[in-house]
Amino acid sequence: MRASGSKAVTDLVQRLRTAGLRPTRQRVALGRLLFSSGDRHVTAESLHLEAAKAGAQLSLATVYNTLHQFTASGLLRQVVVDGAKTYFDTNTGDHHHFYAEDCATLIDIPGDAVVIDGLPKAPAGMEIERVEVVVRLKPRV
Amino acid sequence: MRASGSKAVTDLVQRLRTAGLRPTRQRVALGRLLFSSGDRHVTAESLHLEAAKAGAQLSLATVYNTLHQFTASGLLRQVVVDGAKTYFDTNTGDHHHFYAEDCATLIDIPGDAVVIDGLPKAPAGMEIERVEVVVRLKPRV
DNA sequence: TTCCCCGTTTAGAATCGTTCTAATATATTG
DNA sequence: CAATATATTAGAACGATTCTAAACGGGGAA
Repeated sequence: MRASGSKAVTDLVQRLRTAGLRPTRQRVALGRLLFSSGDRHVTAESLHLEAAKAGAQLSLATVYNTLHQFTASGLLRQVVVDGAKTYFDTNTGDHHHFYAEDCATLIDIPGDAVVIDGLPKAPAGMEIERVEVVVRLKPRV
Repeated sequence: MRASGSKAVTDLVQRLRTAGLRPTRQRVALGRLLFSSGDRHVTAESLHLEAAKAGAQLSLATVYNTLHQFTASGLLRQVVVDGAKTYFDTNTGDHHHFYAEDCATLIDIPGDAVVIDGLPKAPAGMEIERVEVVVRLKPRV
């Protein structure tokens, strides 16, 4: 096993290529952080910090670029729960979120668990792109 | 009927007093714009512009202050659908939203129409504050 | 009415997350 | 290896929002 080329990495490189993205050092580093453990929620800032701690040195601009490119390629999804920061979710499947404002934490809710009934149909000329449920949490008193 | 004191205005002044807010010229002006027609969705910017057009001159900082005070007093609710701007909704009851990203428009969905089933219970130590559904719309092709 | 106190407003500066710019570096192709 | 297109970068720019400190004004007391 070569030090620089585990199966996970070659898979990731393949995913990037398939998405039309050159597997640069920076994109591979971020991809490893994002995709090698289970589902994750990150912000540009948090990922940048994490990358720095892991020894990768890349600019914050690159983190932003990469997160957007990954999102455009369907590798990530953007989650809007807070006006101040943008979250990115490695789980791109159908699901929803708990959001604990007081600790700025997102928790996935599997999509197949939740049934939503009685939604009106979209206004004329529009169609539904996605239905997002955010369950806001507060500390129990 | 006095020129400066319709019933709507005295009601508004009363609402502000009850909320512990002095009925200043600026708060009354914004309150009239917000509460005299039906349910509304505004941003600080849009309300500031509207106030200016209506002849009230107040600073953008005051609009921000007032929106936050009204929200803290339960006269308004904040709606998070877009990372860039914060929306405020005069409908503080239980309801949800359509959001048309391409024209930055919010449309209310009555709360009693929608039934959500199968939500997991809140994580330990947390409780559910509110369940928000956002239905994202795109123009039909 | 007049005075005073304290909450409110204000202009402008500051802050924060994010995006842009234009110069440099790097991946890929031939 | 050279050529070319794409990616990265530091730092400036940006837009929404918040902060600051000084001026203002509501409303109770005298």
